[in-house]
Amino acid sequence: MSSERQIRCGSCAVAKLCLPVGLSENEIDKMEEVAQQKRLLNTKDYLFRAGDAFTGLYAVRSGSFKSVVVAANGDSQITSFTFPGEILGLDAYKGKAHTSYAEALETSAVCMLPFDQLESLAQKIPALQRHVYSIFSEEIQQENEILLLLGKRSAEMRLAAFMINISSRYSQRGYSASQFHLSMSRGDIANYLGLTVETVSRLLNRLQKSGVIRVTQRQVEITNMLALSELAGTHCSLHEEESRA
Amino acid sequence: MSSERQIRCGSCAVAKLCLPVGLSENEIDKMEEVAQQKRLLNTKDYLFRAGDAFTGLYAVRSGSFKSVVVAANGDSQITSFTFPGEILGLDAYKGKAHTSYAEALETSAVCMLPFDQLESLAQKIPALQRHVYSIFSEEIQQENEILLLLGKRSAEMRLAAFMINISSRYSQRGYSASQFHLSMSRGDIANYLGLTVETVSRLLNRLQKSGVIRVTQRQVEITNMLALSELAGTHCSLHEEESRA
DNA sequence: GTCCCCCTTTGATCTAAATCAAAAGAGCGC
DNA sequence: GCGCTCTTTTGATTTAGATCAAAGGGGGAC
Repeated sequence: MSSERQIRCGSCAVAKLCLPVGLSENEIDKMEEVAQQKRLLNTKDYLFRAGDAFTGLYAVRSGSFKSVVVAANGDSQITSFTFPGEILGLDAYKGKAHTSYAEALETSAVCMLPFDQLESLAQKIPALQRHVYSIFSEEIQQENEILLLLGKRSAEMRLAAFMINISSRYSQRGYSASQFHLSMSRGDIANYLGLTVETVSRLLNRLQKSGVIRVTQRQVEITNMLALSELAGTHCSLHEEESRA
Repeated sequence: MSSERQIRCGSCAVAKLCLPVGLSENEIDKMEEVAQQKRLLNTKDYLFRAGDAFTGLYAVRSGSFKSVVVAANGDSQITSFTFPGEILGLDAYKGKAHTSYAEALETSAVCMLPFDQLESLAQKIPALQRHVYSIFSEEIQQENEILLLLGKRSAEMRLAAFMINISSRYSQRGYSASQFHLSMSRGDIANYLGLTVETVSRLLNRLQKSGVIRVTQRQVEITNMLALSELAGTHCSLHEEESRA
């Protein structure tokens, strides 16, 4: 949990994902002041816990996180995984307290964005304002997708969709879309997808046997992307616009 | 789809839910200019469809809506129901196109809030700005709750939680928490909760037999709120803080 | 009023995924 | 290196809820 303030937004590898495009030098400088405070976390460290006061958003610089909501009776649901360049903590604005906790899945670094500062800066820079809206809106879109997954899809479709989702997020950041390392456990994947560990393990095995992926530990290789997206129901082979139930 | 512009925000029954508190007379006037355009819809009318250009948000004045995302293969998932005083269309900001469609469940009226106007007004009125953030944030919180429901709860728990959710939203608006009319069909409830119509019907019957609710058509009476919230797992009778899996 | 369509209920059967159980790896501290 | 613990896999069994099937309503159109 040491802090450092060396890295500058202008030279940050993930700035293109977490900063709006088209800011002037001057505006980036101001943003840097807001994002001054950094934080380093080890595996299993909490970035924040449910009930913590909301102070601002967090931009992930490296590593990854899981966000988890906990029910009154104790059972918990992972609502999202967050990778470098993505933003964390959006749920807490309303109510001024976090309703979920965020835990590092590996050694990770974040930039803290105090919301009052971000807010007043955004008030002056419309492009930044719009970017903040985009971040919120994207989060909602993503949750809508998972809702569809949990509500309507079989275990296999969920897992296939999950793999494709992770893959595309890695490739967005310039990494290989077909080979990557999962930072979350089978248990985390199962929880996120509304399944059990056993089902995830079996399904991973099945996908491997059918030649779609290759899994060694948490290392994944997608060997047949088309087949995988067909399994996920993402690849629209037939147009069925008329079915609107 | 006729439009009217008589009703003023200052005298609107749901203003306290959709407008930030503490706006000055002058500021309310300006907000009224933004919310000038009204729209009336009949049952099954679309407020917007997936793919429609994003033009702004909609504040529901009366009636209710369902928001639905449609997968590539045609199956669809209701992601939310929206009641008077609540805001619709938040998913579309990023990408500038709606990713879901919104359909009126009954005769309904909305205020259209053109986003460019809302945006520039919010740029001038910090309280409004914060309100917009709140709306986004609340939407994320709500989706997190449904995620928990779909990922971890039994059919009975889901239905109980749904009833309580609807009940509390009605009571927020000053209506009875124990007696209300459902504007959505059993099919809609089933879809929303990731169940089938048959299961919803059977469960409704079971809850009635056990004396928790009384259902006649779409008219619902909650006769034992405590029992219902216990079924939903909302009522925390035991503290089980330690179970963190 | 009558017809028709959709919504809802009820019953029988099936199945995907959960649960229960236990072995086999991996990673970490010492 | 060794032991311990947590993660992952594999197998057998169970079950909640889906699916299939069919019979009642209700409410709007005419």
